[in-house]
Amino acid sequence: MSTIYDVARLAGVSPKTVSRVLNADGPVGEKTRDTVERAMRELGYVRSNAARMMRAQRSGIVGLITGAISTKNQLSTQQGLPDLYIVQGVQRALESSGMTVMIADTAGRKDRVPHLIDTFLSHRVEGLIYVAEYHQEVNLPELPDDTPLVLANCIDARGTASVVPDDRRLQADLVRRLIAAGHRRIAYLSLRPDMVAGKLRPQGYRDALAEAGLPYDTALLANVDFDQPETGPQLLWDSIDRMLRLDRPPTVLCCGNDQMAMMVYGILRSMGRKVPDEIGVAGFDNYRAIAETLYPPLTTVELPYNALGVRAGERLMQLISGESRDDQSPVLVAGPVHWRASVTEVRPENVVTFRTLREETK
Amino acid sequence: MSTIYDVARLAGVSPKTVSRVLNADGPVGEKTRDTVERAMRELGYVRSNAARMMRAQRSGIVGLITGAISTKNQLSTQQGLPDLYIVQGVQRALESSGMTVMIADTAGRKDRVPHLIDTFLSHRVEGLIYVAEYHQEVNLPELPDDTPLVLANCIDARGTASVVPDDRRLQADLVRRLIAAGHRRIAYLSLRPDMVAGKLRPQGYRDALAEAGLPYDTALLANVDFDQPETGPQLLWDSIDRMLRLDRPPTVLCCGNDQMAMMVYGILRSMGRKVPDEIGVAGFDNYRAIAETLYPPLTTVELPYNALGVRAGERLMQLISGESRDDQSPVLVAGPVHWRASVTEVRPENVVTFRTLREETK
DNA sequence: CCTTCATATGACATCGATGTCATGACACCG
DNA sequence: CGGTGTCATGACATCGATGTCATATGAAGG
Repeated sequence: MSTIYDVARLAGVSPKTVSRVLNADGPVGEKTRDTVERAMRELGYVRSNAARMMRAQRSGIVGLITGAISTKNQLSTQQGLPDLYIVQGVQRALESSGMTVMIADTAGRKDRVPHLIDTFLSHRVEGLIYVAEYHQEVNLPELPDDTPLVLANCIDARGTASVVPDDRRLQADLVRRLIAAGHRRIAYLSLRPDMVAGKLRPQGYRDALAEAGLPYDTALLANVDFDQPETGPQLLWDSIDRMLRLDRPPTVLCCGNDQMAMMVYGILRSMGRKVPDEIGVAGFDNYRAIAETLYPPLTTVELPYNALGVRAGERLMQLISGESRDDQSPVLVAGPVHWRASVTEVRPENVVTFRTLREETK
Repeated sequence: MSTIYDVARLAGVSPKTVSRVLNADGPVGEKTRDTVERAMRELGYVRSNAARMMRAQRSGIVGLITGAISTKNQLSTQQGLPDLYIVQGVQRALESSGMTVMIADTAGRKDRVPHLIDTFLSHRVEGLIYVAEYHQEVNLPELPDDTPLVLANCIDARGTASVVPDDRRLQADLVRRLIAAGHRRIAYLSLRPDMVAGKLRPQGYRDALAEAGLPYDTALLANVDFDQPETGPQLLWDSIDRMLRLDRPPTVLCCGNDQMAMMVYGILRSMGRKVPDEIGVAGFDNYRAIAETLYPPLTTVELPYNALGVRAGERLMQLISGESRDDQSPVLVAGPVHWRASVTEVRPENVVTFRTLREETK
């Protein structure tokens, strides 16, 4: 591969002049510039980043560590592919800053992280982003250098800069929308509470109920570790069965995520219950392969992982340029509710009618 | 960040000696080695790749171009996420060769590819892999240099080295298995025939029928562009409806992919047909989020994108090391059939019974 | 016409790691 | 004891781009 020396020789100028043409540095005569540019094209010259970066002491590279790529089993997981979309967002945010993103994969083994960090440091990355596959607390090894670090989809105890989803608010927004649609008996089937999302989302559910002055009825609650191969579906079945037998059964089942909602569809069908006429179902994630393809399409709330990545990228650029190193609080990201046919829109007047009916039949 | 000069000064030796310690090059006295190693630890020294690579004229970097990250809409697409798993495989294959993979994203715009290639060349990548999001023919700009290139999940007209899924064989394997389970009337709902997979898979279906001496009945065939928002589901419904009204209706519906199968579940339910007792459903992809969560779980065939990526990585390493530049034919990759509850295992004796029944009721 | 200054260009050093060659200190052999 | 070889180490050049400083050329101003 040719160098500026080759170009200089061919153009009959000094290497420095070629450099000036490349960087629009100092002044270059018009004719000279032409000659040089022609020579570069002829040789198919491409500037060597290594040499450039050695001189400039700036790599223009940002390192990104993730399990996005290798954590997954073949074609899927429980959660959708959050980290993937985060990575996409990061790329988008950084590409506009002229940075090259180097992605490394933990291959599902957290113990490889230090090694990956070393590789990145050897490439003299200007910043690092760690992307977690689901909302969680992590504990990364301290960075030896003062290399800026941003955590995406996770936080740590040291107060490292981070960007995380606003699970609580998202769930509250969805439940608010259900309430606005006239629903008053809303059940909540939550994920394992040992996950951050499994804790925050139920809180959001509760927030929305409280706001609307609705009672918080524990009979409408269930914790379901639904993706356990055997016990999961059974547990889900039992929970739903229990709720439907209630004196005042729920009119909507709010699920911990879209995949759980898909399983709930199957269960309700087996029970002979029609969605949404007899009971509504709502998800969480807007996992489109599921939400849009299910029949009827699923009402859910979107956690914009993409935007989360963009924010993380922007935050890193701030740190690199030395701005606002002070603000320690995590950036929270929320997203829109997608209203689809899996939940009926109950008009307030209808609600009254139902109530009246209920009173009458008593 | 410290350099070997810093380390050398601290250890009281020459930079070259430090280099020797780093690379286990020439002989180094035991005491000297200790001193140097202590100094490196103390300074938190990390070798600069830029300087190293400039001298060595070897970057140790492989470039990977994909739409894996940005092509996707939020959380999903039709096909699952093939390219993602391919990328994972590539990483796995190359990491064992000590290469760093630099991933760049087309952000869904093919016109950005030349720019990305330039960026990679400026990093002096030793090889390039292009990963397509679905099995297709592509036309990349010619690489100026003699940089090795491997196409993954796609081929081009120039005969560039490539690794692609063996769609035809995979579909044949699945249909063979259905036949082995006793099914004789197998319908095929195919994807758009303008996609490579939409052509090869039906061929595989036909291969398997021919092998078993079963008739190729066009009444059991339909092309369905199922993911068209409006017409798609309707078309699918009509096709299934038509087949079920046949004199001798199919006992299994073989779908172009798992997502189509999910939609077929919904349609069959609406038609009041029970899966798998009244009719079986088979998919393609083993898109686990769907195949395992559907009720009943979906019989499908796995296209091991992961392995495909590994093969692509290995192929590239061959090219880089100069081996077997000759073999032009694409590498084909196949995978296992996953037999699940969506198709009944019809014993040969039962088949006879059915036939008899049919004869009797006539 | 000479000074002054902007313009256009080049010589040279530099970034950090490492290949090449040289040198000094021993050890072993005849 | 001199010669030959091995071991341990360092001096120096080099990779390619670019920052610093110097120089040459011509134009404008007095």
